[in-house]
Amino acid sequence: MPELPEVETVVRDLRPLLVGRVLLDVSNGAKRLRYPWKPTWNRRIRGLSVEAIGRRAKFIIVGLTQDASLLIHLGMTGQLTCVPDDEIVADHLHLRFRLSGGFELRYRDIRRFGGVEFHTGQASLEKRFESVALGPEPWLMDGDNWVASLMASSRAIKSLLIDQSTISGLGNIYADEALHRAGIHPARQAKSLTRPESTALLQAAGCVMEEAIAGRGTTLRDYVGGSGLGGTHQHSLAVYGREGEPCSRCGLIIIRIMIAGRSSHFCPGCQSQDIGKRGGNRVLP
DNA sequence: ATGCAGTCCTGTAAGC
DNA sequence: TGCTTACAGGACTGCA
Repeated sequence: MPELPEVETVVRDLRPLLVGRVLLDVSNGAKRLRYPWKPTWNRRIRGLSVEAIGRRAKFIIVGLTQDASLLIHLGMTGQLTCVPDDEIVADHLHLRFRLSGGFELRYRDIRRFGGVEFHTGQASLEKRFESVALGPEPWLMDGDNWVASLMASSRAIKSLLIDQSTISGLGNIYADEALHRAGIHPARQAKSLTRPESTALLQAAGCVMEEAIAGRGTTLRDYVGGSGLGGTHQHSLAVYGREGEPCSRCGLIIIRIMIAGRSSHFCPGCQSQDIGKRGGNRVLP
C-alpha cells in the first residue's frame, strides 16, 4: 500500500530510466480504473518526451514536453515500472506506454484503486490538485498551523493523521508508526494533545517517513519500486502488523484496535491514553 | 460544518 | 476438501 515513502521510491527509481525518453504509443486494458485513462488521450501523448518526474503527496507527476503531464496515483496496489518491452506481461496490467529505446512504462494495479491521467497545461494540473485539497507534507508543515489544526478537532488523532487534507503523505502504516514513536495513543482526541505532544508527533511523522525512504519503502504485499524491486522497511516497523508481538522498546504486547474503520496498532506501555504520560513529548530513535 | 460509515476492488487467509 | 466470510485501506460519497 503505497504511502509517501513508497511513492518517492518509485519516483527516484524511474527518474534515470524515464527522463529523455519519447512516448511512442499507449495501449490500455478494458477494465476500468478508479482514475480512468481516456482513449482520446492515446494520440495526444504520441511524440511527447519525458522532461522530469516528481511527486506531490502520493501523486506522481511525469512532466512531458509541450507543458503536458501524466498524473499517477497508485491507490492500494498500483505499480508503475519502466522495463524492457520484451519483459513478461503480468496479470492486472492496465496501461503500457511504449517508449523510445525499447522500453515500456507499465501501470499494473490488482485492485484498480489508482490510475493514470493526462493533463495539458499547468492550470489543469493545479485545478486537479485543488479538487483533492492536499495539506502540506510533514516536513513542510508549519508547527503553529499543525497545533491549531489539532486543537480544532475532536476526532481521534489517528483519523486526522491519515486525512490528506490536514497533512499529506501518511497512510495507515506510517500513522501507526509515527504515533508509536511519539508515544501517543491513536484513539486520543486530537485536541487533547499538549503542544509538546503535537510537536513531537509532527517531528516523528517526518522521521518515520525519512527512514522509510532510506529503506526504499515498505513491501508487505504488492508494492514494488519503479524498477520492480521491493522495499526493506517492513523489517523496521515498530508496531504496524505486529499485533501480539512484544514492543521492542518496553516489551509489552502490541494491540490492534479499529479506529475510523482502519486497523490501528499500538503499544499499551509506550502509548498511554492519558495526556502527557509515557513519553508523549519525546521523539525516540 | 463535522465526522462517521459505506463503497469500490481482488487476493489471501481463516473458519466451518 | 471446498465453500463462505473477513480483512487489507486510499480516496471518495452520502448521511446523520
